[in-house]
Amino acid sequence: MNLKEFSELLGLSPTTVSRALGGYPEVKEDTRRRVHEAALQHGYRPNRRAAALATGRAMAIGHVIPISLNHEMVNPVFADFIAGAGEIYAAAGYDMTMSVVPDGEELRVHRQMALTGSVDGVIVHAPRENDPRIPMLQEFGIPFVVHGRVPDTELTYNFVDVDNARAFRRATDLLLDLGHRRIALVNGLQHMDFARRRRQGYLAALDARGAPITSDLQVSAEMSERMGFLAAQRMLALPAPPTAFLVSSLIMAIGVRRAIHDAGLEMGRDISVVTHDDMLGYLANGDEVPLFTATRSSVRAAGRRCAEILLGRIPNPDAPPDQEVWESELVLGASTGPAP
Amino acid sequence: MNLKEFSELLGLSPTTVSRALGGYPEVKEDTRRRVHEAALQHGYRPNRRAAALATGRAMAIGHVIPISLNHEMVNPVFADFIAGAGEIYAAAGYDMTMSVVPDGEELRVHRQMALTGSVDGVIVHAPRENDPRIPMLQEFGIPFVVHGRVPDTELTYNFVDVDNARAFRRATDLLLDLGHRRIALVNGLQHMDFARRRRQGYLAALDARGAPITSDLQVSAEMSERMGFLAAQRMLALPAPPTAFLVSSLIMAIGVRRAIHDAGLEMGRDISVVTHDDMLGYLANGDEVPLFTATRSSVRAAGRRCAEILLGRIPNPDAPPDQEVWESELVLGASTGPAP
DNA sequence: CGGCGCAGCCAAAGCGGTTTGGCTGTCCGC
DNA sequence: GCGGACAGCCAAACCGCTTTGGCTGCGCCG
Repeated sequence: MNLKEFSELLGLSPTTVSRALGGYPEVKEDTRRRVHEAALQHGYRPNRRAAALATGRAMAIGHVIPISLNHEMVNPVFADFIAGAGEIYAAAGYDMTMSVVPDGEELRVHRQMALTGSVDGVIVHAPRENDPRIPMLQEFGIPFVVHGRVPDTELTYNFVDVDNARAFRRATDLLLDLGHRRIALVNGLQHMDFARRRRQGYLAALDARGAPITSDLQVSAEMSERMGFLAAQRMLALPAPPTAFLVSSLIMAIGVRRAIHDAGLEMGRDISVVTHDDMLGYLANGDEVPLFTATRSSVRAAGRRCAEILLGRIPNPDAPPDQEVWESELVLGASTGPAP
Repeated sequence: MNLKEFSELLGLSPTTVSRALGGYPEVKEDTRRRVHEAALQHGYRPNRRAAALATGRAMAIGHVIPISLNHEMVNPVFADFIAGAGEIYAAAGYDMTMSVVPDGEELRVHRQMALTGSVDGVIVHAPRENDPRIPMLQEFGIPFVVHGRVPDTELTYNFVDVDNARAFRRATDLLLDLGHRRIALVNGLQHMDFARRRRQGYLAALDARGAPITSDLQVSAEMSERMGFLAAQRMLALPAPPTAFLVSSLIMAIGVRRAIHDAGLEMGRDISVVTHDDMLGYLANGDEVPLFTATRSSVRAAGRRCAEILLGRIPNPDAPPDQEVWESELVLGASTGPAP
């Protein structure tokens, strides 16, 4: 059933029906009600594609989520981010179009989204050093929000980011305060901006206290349980093993915990662990007492906020950029204690 | 830049340009090359919305992913399923439109997708008992594929499912063979079809061997680490604690493992664990030797297959239904041993 | 040499909405 | 009694593409 048929059914013109449904004031309240009822009864809904074409707005937001080539893995934080953003889109009547693309092909897909007008805006996930997507999107003039930041570029775009450097500096300071000196960093892949910043915070804290900095105690890897396990296992076998781990994600931290157990040690007594916690739904960090001492920031809330900002930009794209750097909480859990 | 402008630029008619780009044979090879080059150079790409309207095909597939009301959690298997499906869509030039909706609102969203013609087909996630989505989609005549099945309905639709009953029956048999009698089931929510079937398999195996069946040893909960932990913790404190756990997801199993450790027991020696493993990218089940003995089936492969089937139905929707029930592997890991 | 077939291009009619710019009729004020 | 304002409806022009159904001109055959 299309608008023409439906309006004939009602004995009205397409114009009036469209306006009645669209909530415009030019139709009598009586007529509007009649139209609404008939729409419900006959199951008429305006065709989205046609409406998109006519209005020039697609009522859709694009997400391009990268999937790592090596291990074919998609970062589990996306699910929660998407859930957050999805809430906002649903409330505003927007769709979310998603592409899952291999690392490195994001540029092409973003370009296509911009060029074909299939979306009104995009979210940039997982920004990297010198990320080419940002200048490209700016050139195309399509609204976008970055989840994270890019180093060494002019910050003329919208973004929501956690203060990763500060979070990991504070976490490192905590471990130093507890007397730890050999503190290991189990980080995400180094070309990711968040990993770089976390490492900066870690190094800055060690440096400020004159604690030793070794490459032995720094690992960058994909954020899987397995990589956390392997990294910790290797480090625990060193002649001078670390007494504390600083880990970039809860899922890696679970791997680290496993390595600690396997080595016959006890987490929180023999070895301390601080992790970043994205507050994923299916991976709560304990109950009242957090399992892990953690720097904590909800990735789902970030998803919500990115979506809000993006939708806000669509009507007026030339407003000054919205930029938010979130402080993460540092919560004390059962995984840290004084250095042995 | 639109088709009209672009074709004027080339001194050709819109028709010819459209055909050249579309790969139709009515244009000279020479002209086609010229058009392609110009398109690349001027960054022209046909507007997807307009193309969708003209062809009647949206070139998009809808996914509606439910998010549990209680704990606001989105099942982590979706990320991997989506990644698999996304591969197929990308190769076929399809988009994926996703809605994240609270439990129970899926019906409304599916209806809207069907009615507004914003997608050419949909994937039904997480089917439940008497799921109203299936008859509704059938009535609307929009192609769809169910990831899973629904009990007690005529199986006249397309689906890809794991043989959950058989997988858990085999797993239970394994534990019984090892001498275990008090075997606990830590399952997903009971209204989910897969959870129901797994329970059936578990009960059938116990029943066949005359092993005791107690409600004390059966839990249905959301599949988070926390719920796995709490369930196992509670059961281990029973007067007659289980000697083995059968768990519905690796993430829950990690919680179970934690509870076992906390109780001062060792997994694989004091307590056995068998889990279902969806083979999520970031949660590999160990290396050469699996960490957990597991029934194993790749949810990502299921995503790929569902997408393939769905795309195949779009050209001929009236073909007999594609139905696949996958056998899952039973892999032996370090988490099982003879009953103490 | 006339006619037919075909390669190669084009004009125009959709697809299903939204929106601009009327048009009618009623009501009110002077 | 007349003019203007306004409520309420409608016709028609888009939006940007695809696709049907020509049209032209050339080559080939009888």
